[in-house]
Amino acid sequence: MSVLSKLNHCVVEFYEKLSSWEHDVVREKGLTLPQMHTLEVLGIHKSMRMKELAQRMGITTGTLTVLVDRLEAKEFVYRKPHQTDRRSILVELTETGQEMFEEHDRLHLRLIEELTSEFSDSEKEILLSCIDKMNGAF
Amino acid sequence: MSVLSKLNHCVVEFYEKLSSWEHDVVREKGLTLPQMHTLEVLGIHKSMRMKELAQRMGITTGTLTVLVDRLEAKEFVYRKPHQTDRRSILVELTETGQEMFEEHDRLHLRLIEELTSEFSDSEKEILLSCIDKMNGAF
DNA sequence: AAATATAGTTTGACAATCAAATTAAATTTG
DNA sequence: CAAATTTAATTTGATTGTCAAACTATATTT
Repeated sequence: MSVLSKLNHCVVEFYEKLSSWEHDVVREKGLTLPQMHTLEVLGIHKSMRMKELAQRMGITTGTLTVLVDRLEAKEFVYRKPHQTDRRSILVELTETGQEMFEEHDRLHLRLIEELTSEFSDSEKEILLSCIDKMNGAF
Repeated sequence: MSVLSKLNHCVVEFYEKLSSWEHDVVREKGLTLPQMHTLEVLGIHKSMRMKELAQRMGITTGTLTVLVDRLEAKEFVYRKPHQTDRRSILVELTETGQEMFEEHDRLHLRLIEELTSEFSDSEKEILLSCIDKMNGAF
């Protein structure tokens, strides 16, 4: 079996495990996976238009509308008008949303720390550069 | 910003992009994301008990029951009794399911090939060993 | 100015999801 | 061994996520 085949299946397995972990962590906070995912994207990329956010998350804007409705009801995000394009709407984290994101992000970081605890510094650097390059190539 | 923080966000971004890609690819085959995900897990790990499969996918067995019902209706998987434990049920890919999985897996492999096309052999090896170790540490 | 395109929302239908209740089989315990 | 407990899967009822298609309002193109 080639390195690439193995890599392929390892990636799938990693994705699977990450999903599972995320799922458990998120449930405890009373959020769903897509809701937390939205907070994560907004936390990392700051305010974003509905269209852009939907594309990034791989869902339709119709789906996102109700998702954001619910997050807005829970006061984790808010909509604000776009400066120059009145068709567009910007979504942003509220202060509560930002805190929720940061709390989750710390858990995430701790997970990554644990998973890479046996890695050498150079392994960590190479891993980072590989994933970064893959993100760029998508 | 530390290497680990960057790695953390890179992983989130990679996850996001992979989800998005998967989503688009899967829709074209008339399957949903969770359905294809089920096929993927079964394709890689072969037959599995409901309980085990649910845990691996991070969903409840209740959710999995209906998921498997739908996949069984589409003839991609089938249930068969467990040899020694009559409470348990094994889920397996049918021949059609296996073909669907393999077709999807080839696309997946091609994606990984593209994403790593600029990598040196040693980078690929290190990336593989890192992800493999992370999977083991989960 | 009219036609076309784009951003977001709404609608209707279906799928995914959970927690809790249920059923059936296995395991433990008195 | 028989009763109690645990475990595997399903069912049920309610909520959420999801899409495609229709719709509204604003921008852009012709």
